[in-house]
Amino acid sequence: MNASPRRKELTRLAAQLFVQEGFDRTTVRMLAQEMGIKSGSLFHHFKDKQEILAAVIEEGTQNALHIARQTLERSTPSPEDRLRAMARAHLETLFTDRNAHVVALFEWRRLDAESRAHLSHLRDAYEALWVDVIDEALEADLIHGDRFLVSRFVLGALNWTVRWYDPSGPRSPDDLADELVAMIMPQSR
Amino acid sequence: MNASPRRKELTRLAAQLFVQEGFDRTTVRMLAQEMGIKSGSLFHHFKDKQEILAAVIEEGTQNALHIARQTLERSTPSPEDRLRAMARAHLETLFTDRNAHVVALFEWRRLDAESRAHLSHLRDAYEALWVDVIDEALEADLIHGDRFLVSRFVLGALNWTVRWYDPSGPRSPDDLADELVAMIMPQSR
DNA sequence: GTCTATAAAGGGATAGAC
DNA sequence: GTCTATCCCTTTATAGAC
Repeated sequence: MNASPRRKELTRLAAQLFVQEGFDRTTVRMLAQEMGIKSGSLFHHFKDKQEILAAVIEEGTQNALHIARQTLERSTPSPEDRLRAMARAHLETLFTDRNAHVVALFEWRRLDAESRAHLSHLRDAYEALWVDVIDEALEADLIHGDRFLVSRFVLGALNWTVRWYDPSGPRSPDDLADELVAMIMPQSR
Repeated sequence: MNASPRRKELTRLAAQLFVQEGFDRTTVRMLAQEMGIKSGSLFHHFKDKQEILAAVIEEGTQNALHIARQTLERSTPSPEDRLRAMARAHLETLFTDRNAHVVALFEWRRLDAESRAHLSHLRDAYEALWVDVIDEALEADLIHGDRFLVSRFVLGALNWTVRWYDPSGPRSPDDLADELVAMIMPQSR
């Protein structure tokens, strides 16, 4: 994909608006204003509004995937550490310059069929990393249950933080991640 | 609130469409068609589109609250049983012909400030039931951690099921609830 | 309580000049 | 690459007849 610095910057601004207003309520005029251009000029950079959403979601998922892979490379082999590191990385992509990953999670259904088909591979790759880490914890007998169910419950708990967690409050995202891991892995206390 | 049987039925139909399409993409024409009337007639029943959303969300939250209270009344005093029962009840309101609760969770931010202020008390009452049940489990030493964090993680995991769980699949909502409880309460296996 | 007709506003997108 | 101007369509909501 074309990822000129300019386009990346525009995508970043779009992500911010999509989080604030939601995709459907964000107009091309609002996007253009945020980018400091007129609405007509926007279509020089993107074919249509859908393409902006796809660009944001691709960016958000690539970023989450990249950070997760880096995290796993750098982690110790301890399944407990790896799980904690993945949870921290997930919240980091949600709350530290958060916007694109949030859009990827909460505006997924607004994608047209074509983009969804293309991007679902990326999302699957991200989820696969999680299932691997959960698997390691299962094999080490640190947790119990179905690998897919556990993965989805954990990701659900993490994703839902977007609805209630205030990152400017007293608790850090890392604290949050650690508390979640402790919840499903009580012997780690 | 005016809750004639007719209005309740229209609200139910609206909830279904809001789940399928999202509030923003559901037009008054779609709503009217689903209700078997013309779009102009819709405004005899509701002041505007916002009021339809507020009605759906009120219905959904009242329903969840009602079922949760009933569940707790009928439950044994065992903290483990009560937690499991609450999780089952939550998924029941999400997946058993009860679109309104899904709308309440996922379209909350589309409410105008006035409705949000009014309805947030209802939502708080529902969450308070959860915090109580979590508290009982904490006191019984069945789980550990911060009462609010644990409540929100559990609710997040449950709410997120809407994104991936297929109720027509082999697993029942009750199975799901039990698996989640087992995840945070391993000694219950 | 429902209809038809339509007002008023705002939406995405395009054309062509610069 | 950006502008102005504008097309064309859909949206929510209203008015008044039945």
